[in-house]
Amino acid sequence: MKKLVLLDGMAIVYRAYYALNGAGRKNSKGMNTSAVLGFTTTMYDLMKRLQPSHMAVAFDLPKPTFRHEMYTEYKANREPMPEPIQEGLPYVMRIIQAFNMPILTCEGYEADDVIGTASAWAEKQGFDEVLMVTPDKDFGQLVTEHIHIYRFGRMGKPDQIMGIEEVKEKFNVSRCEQVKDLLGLWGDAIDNIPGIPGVGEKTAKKLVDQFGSIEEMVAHADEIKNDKIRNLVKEHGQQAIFSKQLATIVLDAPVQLNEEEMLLKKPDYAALQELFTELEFRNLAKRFFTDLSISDPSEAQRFAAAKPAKAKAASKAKSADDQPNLFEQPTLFDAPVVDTQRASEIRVLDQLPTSGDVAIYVEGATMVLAFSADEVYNSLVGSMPIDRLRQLMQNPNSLKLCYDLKAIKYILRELDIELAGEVFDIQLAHYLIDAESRHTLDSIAMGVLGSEPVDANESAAIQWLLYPLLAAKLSDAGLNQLYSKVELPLVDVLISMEEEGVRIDVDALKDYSARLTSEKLQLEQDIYQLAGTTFNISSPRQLGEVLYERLQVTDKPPRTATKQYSTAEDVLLKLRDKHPIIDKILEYRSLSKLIGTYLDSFPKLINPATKRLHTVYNQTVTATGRLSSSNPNLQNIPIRTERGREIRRAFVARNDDYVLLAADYSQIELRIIASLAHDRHMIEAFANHYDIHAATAAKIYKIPIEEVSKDLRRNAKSVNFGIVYGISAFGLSEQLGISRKEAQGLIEEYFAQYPDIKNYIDTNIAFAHEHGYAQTLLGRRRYLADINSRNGSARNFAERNAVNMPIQGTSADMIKIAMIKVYEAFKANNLKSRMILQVHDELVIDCYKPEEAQVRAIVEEAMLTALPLDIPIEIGIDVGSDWLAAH
DNA sequence: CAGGCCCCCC
DNA sequence: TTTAGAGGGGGCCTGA
Repeated sequence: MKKLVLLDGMAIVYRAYYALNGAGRKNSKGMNTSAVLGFTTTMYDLMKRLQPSHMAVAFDLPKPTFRHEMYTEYKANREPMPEPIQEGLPYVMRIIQAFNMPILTCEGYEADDVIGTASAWAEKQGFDEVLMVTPDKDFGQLVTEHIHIYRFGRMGKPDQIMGIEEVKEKFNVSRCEQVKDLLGLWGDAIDNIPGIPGVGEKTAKKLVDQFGSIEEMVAHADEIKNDKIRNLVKEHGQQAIFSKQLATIVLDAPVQLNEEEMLLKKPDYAALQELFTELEFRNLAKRFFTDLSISDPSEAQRFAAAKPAKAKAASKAKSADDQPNLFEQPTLFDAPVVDTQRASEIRVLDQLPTSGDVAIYVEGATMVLAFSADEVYNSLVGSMPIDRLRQLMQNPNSLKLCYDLKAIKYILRELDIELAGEVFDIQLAHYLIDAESRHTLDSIAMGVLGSEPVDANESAAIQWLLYPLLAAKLSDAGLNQLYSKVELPLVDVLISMEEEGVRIDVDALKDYSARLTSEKLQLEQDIYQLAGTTFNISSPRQLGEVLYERLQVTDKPPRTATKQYSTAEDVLLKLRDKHPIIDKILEYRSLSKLIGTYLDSFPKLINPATKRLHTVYNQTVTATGRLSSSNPNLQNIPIRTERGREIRRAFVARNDDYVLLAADYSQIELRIIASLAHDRHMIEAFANHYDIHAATAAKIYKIPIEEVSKDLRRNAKSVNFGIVYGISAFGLSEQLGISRKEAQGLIEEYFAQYPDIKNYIDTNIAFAHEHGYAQTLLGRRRYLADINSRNGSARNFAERNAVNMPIQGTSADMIKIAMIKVYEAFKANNLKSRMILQVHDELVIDCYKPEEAQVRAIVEEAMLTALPLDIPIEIGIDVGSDWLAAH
């Protein structure tokens, strides 16, 4: 088996450098070794994972290539190579040489062409597999029918090998050459190089199907029927050909290729040892020299060739380790499967049992009741025998299984039926077991049982198969309390809040909308004037073209992850002084957001029957245990800017007999950290009611708290926030507009002053490494699949989650408990007041004025005693006729 | 109608 | 020759 792996050397060096440089890695001589370390590790991992028989690394030469002129026209302003990469390159070369691997270059050609040539050559030499390793997604560079592209995973996604079959499927083409035609047409072939503007994926596909290639298309452009497309092709056809040429890799570059040289040989151990020592790659050296299968690749080759089955099984087990396997029996074959024939047997409804454990499922207007995996009753909701159904549902001694309890309760409520007895909600249970996975019934069934229900009958019936497995898992994971004491009772609370809704002063909204809209129109005109053209300001793409092409506000257009021009706020803020249009655009954006998201949308969403605005609280969306709100989202009503804040004036109390009462936790997440970390200093600061950010600043900067300036307090506040989020020097530096080095200094001083916090963070990360998940005070879990990943950035991401989730999640647990307490107390005391909103650390109550004192006492008690922390909790309570006044 | 981008909140 | 780099959400717009 001959398997050739071709690496694009510079691409990997760059990727490695950017992936690792967050750590700001330096050796004792002050050399930034990120690029070399990342490259070496990548090469080592690839050899281990791909087990190639032959390998080579391609590099560009500094001399201009035949594409050079074409590039410079579009990419005139490339950034210079970062210094650490420049410094590291000689070491990269020495590492490759120490591996006895050929370095392929070709004067006048780029690394891609060398790889293309090598892969075409390898096919003729009878190689069984050729893999091109690339960090990006340039499918256009596929050169033959046989090459495979090895793509590095990003942000937690696994690496993948993409063969021509996947590419053909993705682009829906029969020959891989056509991919280049498509890319040439829609202009993605090489970043920045346009194709034919206005020709999208579908049009391009049609044209290529019709003509076979771009060249044919341009030659016969007159045959295109659609006027618009024909003119576009006539106008920009040459550009498309040009674009395709750029995307086309040379297959016959004059490069020296030698199979014998590419054969993996024993590395020069002495040279490697020396390099590792010099660069201070201690861990890598340890891994490398203790791992015989890789340090002696020829041995590894023999092993792989002799025992392919074993090697395959081993690698499979490894990848299964990476994903938490939450269920023991999710195999497609031995899981019980619903018997469709029997399950869909529909019993006569007047025989509907009036007692017994039952699974409830509602789809559209159809209600299905399953008394076991194969006894199903099915009817339109309206045709259900209501009395029998009521008797069944209200039986306190039977178990009710359901999927999405809140929805079921809404439906039963319409029928004036209460639900009694033990309730098990498949969706809620699954959310607690694995918050981040999908919680549709289909995907739960697929994950747990390995098969999906095909219709509503099976959806009801399958709950009987899911229930024992989910219940056992819930119990094993110690989640029973959280389920039965928090999530389940919360359902009624959310229903009540959703049903109550909130009163909106529609006239106020409309007036405000009219005012802002006229401001917006004026801005629109100003912007067109400044731009010298009209365009859709709300379209990031059009806006990007105006800013970066037409006005050229910067010579280095910022790009998004998908290589579009970025027009994000922080980006534009940095360009403010370049052109007066920028401020206008920011202003326009802000008005547009207020008008579109809030002012004009709320009146449309007001329920005509209740005349109130009803949000939907979702209990199974967030990874940390928080609620989310949608249709509309009432958890993101503006407050920070004066203009935005005005919107809160339109959230008003029920009538003159009511006020809005808002109660919010003060600094709850920091208090939770302080408590969970048992940090003496922070606990003391809270106990003494210090301004916590000022106190932090005083400690970091070692000055008396009275001398803390606004700036220093702001810095400390950002660090405190950073701690909650899982801090990084880069994030902090961006936040504060300081250098990464200064940010690093702040963080270090913080940890020096708060060693218990540092210790708490480390403990959380260590816990996640050991168990594969993070957990809150109450045991709510978040699985972190990448926590032990070899991919550094994915691992870092997981580690930050390991820090953040217990904090954010504990806070979420806490307010959920408080909500239940408030709800129960209101009910027990028969109050008219109602809880109507929750915004993560705040509860809003539509408070009947005569009950205000009682409500205050209830809310205070509920919020303060929800969870026992060894730190004083503080809340702020305010009342007002509207939400703004209640702050 | 999905995905990209952006911007509100905590 | 790269576009990430502090957590959790939702909504709007585009382009097909």
